[in-house]
Amino acid sequence: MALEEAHWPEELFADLDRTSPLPMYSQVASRLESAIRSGVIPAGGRIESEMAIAERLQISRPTIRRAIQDLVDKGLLVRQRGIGTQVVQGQVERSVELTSLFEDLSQAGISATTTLLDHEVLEADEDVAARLSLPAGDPVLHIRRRRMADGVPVAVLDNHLPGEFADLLPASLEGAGLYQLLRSRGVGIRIAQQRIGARACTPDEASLLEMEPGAPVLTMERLTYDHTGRAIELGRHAYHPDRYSFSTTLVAR
Amino acid sequence: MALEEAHWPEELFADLDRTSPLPMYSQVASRLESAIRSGVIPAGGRIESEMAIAERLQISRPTIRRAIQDLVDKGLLVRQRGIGTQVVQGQVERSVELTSLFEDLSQAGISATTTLLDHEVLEADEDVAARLSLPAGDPVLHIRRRRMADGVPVAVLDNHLPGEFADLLPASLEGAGLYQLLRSRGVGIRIAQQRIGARACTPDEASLLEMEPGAPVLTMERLTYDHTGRAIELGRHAYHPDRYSFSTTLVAR
DNA sequence: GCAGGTTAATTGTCTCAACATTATGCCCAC
DNA sequence: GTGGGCATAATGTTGAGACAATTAACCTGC
Repeated sequence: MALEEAHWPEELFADLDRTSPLPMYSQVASRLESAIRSGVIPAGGRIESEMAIAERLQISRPTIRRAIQDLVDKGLLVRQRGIGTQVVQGQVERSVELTSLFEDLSQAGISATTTLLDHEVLEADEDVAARLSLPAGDPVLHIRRRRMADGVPVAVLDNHLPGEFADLLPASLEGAGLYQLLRSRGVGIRIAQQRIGARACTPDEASLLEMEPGAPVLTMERLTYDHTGRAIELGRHAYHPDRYSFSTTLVAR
Repeated sequence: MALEEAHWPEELFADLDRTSPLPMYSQVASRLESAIRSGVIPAGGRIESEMAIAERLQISRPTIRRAIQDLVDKGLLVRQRGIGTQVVQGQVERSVELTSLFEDLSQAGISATTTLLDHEVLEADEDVAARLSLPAGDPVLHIRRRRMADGVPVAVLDNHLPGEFADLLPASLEGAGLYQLLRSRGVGIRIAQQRIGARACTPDEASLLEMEPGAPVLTMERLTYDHTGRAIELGRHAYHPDRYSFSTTLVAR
């Protein structure tokens, strides 16, 4: 075998739990990811074959394949028919997932705080209505916030939500991330379509983000759908580009 | 059933071909996607159950599930245990896939042309070497290009590739996209890690992109891996933000 | 009219199995 | 020494099946 054979430590899969509510494929994927990120399974190396892992764990091959596929989707592994599965060279960053900025920052151990600048119920104009798949004139909640990270302004967030969310309280919006609040009322956040661009900041944004007027901001327009396929949020965000960027991993289909 | 029952035209799956080299799950996914994008399967509507589609097509349920999963991954469908599978409301854009800008533009029917500004073989500095997982000092090909779309400058592209690609000819690089050239020599492009940001353009970029000095550019740094997991390209791109943005779809895991 | 239990529909997970395709390495004949 | 054929290893595709979990609708008793 041209590449280094895997010698995996006994404890790599020691705590797999068939009685866990967490599916087995997810547990296996998680263990493999940890081993890759920690270097236990070296970058550039080949991992054991699907059959070998299935035999080692006494788990079916389709379940192992499902675990490996998750890591392929994350850009950590590549597979080749007839050869095997390899770990990508170098260190792979974690991609942006479907979370709010608040969650991103909290997960990165950064203290995130929010100032609510605007909170009003409006009649949706035609553009907002079209984006949210609502009739024009329907009520929507419009909020505008500034997000700080460790005391430094990072983003200005402008969001429209359908009228059913009009009862989101200002205090709630300052104390938690928007997606947390939505989840806590039973909304399953499933899909977000994003368009990422750049432009010069407005005078208002310059002031809020402590930038020179006309300086570049990174922008992101996002339309989010829930578990029933309904549009639940239209967001237009402006980020200070020295303090925020988007990481993504693309995997060829 | 609360939502509209599917009444699918006979011809939706008329030309599925069991003898095709294209896998059946891919054919089914493709037909469903076309039907969704054309409105034959309406936005917001529910699709037939997995079992119903499997019976209709005399194809196994795992194969149908694989097809549906592809559309879920594209952000077109959402599934709910106990309820069924729904089409997302509104029109879903196609996400950026793992292609070069040249391919993006060509696929959008835009005439893309390239001017090669720099083409040199260098010894990799420590940063480039680290990113490409090469020893410092190893030869790398450095190219810099300006990409025009329909006669208008869109991007300045700065790329480093490992020394084995040093024989890529200037004429080739102007006549075709980088990824086309790589594929034509057997490189399977599989994964790209991207970091998207913004900054002020440099004087040189201002000139090349016909912008005011200091105006915002959209930036993208990309590290691309091939089918063996090796790093094959480090790209640093600057885009005119009025002429280019990134669309992505995030799907909750 | 409402609440609780039951049933049905549907997706989610896992198992087992077979065959296809690709890639590589080995062996043998020339 | 080289080329072609064959075998092996590994992933890719498809099928069949069983059971679990979730959700909604329906029915019954109060």
